[in-house]
Amino acid sequence: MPERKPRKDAARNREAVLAAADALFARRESPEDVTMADIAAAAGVGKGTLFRAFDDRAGLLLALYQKRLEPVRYAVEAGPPPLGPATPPRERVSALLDAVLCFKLDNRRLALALEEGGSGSPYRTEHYERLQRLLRSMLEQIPGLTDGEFAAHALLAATRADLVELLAGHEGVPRERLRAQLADYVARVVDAPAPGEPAA
Amino acid sequence: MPERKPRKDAARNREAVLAAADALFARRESPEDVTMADIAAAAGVGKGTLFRAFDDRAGLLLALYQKRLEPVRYAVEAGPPPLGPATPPRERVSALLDAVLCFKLDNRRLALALEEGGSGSPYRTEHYERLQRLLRSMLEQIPGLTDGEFAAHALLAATRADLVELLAGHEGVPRERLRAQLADYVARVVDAPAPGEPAA
DNA sequence: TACGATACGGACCCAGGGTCCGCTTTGCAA
DNA sequence: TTGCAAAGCGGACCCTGGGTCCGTATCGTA
Repeated sequence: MPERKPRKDAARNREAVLAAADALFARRESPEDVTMADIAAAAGVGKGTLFRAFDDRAGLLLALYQKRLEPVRYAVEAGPPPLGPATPPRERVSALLDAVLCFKLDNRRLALALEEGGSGSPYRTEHYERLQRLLRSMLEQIPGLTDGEFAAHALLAATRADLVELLAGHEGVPRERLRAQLADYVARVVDAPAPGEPAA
Repeated sequence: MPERKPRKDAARNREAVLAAADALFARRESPEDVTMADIAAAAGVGKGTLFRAFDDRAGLLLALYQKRLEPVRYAVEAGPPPLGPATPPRERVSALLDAVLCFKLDNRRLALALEEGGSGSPYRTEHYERLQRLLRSMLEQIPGLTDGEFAAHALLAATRADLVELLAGHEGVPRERLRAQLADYVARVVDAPAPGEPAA
């Protein structure tokens, strides 16, 4: 095992930083005015500590995101229907996208911070790739859907953090309405006839 | 008229900056390593000049983008079918999204720079709002499509610059294939039956 | 040609991410 | 218990890059 267990003060500080960052992102308007120094100060820790634990800003954001995501991920990988693996593809696609949307609604600032500030593209990240692959494999089990690869990307794009922020935040669309809109949209994509044979 | 005509050296410099920036964004791998100082140097101009002409980085990016967009915009607002206003809604939706995709393919780095680095959300920009409104109004003329507002956002999200960059750039999907994928996807959304009445 | 208005340019400023290194804490072992 | 590496700490420090300032040069009009 190449991993050695960290010293307990290190572990405690790591948690403190995570908690402080979480609180700050929830409190402040825009993620970009939460500075690394702020987080360090709020956690009662030096900047060095913070960078040693998470490498860089993107690393911290990612760690926070993954921590928040853990329960959802578990529900998807091993939970009961409609999110869990025992669900038929059609319903699971809807449930999955709804879960993603809800997650972003519940973690707006954080998701925003990660998708803008994260090192380069939000697409080159472990959890996006996993999610996209899962969605893709489910789409490909639905008869009549030709290109699961692209469709998975496109559907996920409809839940991008900044779009959610625009609709839920700036335009004040209520949560349930947004969920209904996404559900309708997903239904259109998933239940559509094969392209090349328009309904008309 | 509140606008006074600029001095001719100012106009010349403005063009030089635009050209230099354009070249730099096309040449360099990532937009974030094109610095303002680089642009100024490449244009043979001082930094002050550059900021006087465009206010800030976002302003320069926006000016460049709009300049590139001008012909497309014209084709949409006053050109012949299938992009122009005389086109029936169903075809025009496809044509519009294809045009957006092609534009982003032809201006990858620039679009990327604008969508990431632009002042805050890429959604709070004049041209996005115009585009989204137009798409929305066309979608609402298509029978059976309930929520044009959300669908317009969601469809445009499928052409986000970083997604295009991932697929066309990093994964090497050829241009025509990507266009076909998007066309299929759009067809699914637009030609789908009303939600609540699945095709099965 | 003279002179006000406009523009130039690069030295300068500053915030914020990331590093460094002398000091402290931890925890194993004698 | 105490000794002593190794691991961790923290905040002064560095550097990049966006944005500003102001003395100087240019424009264009009378």
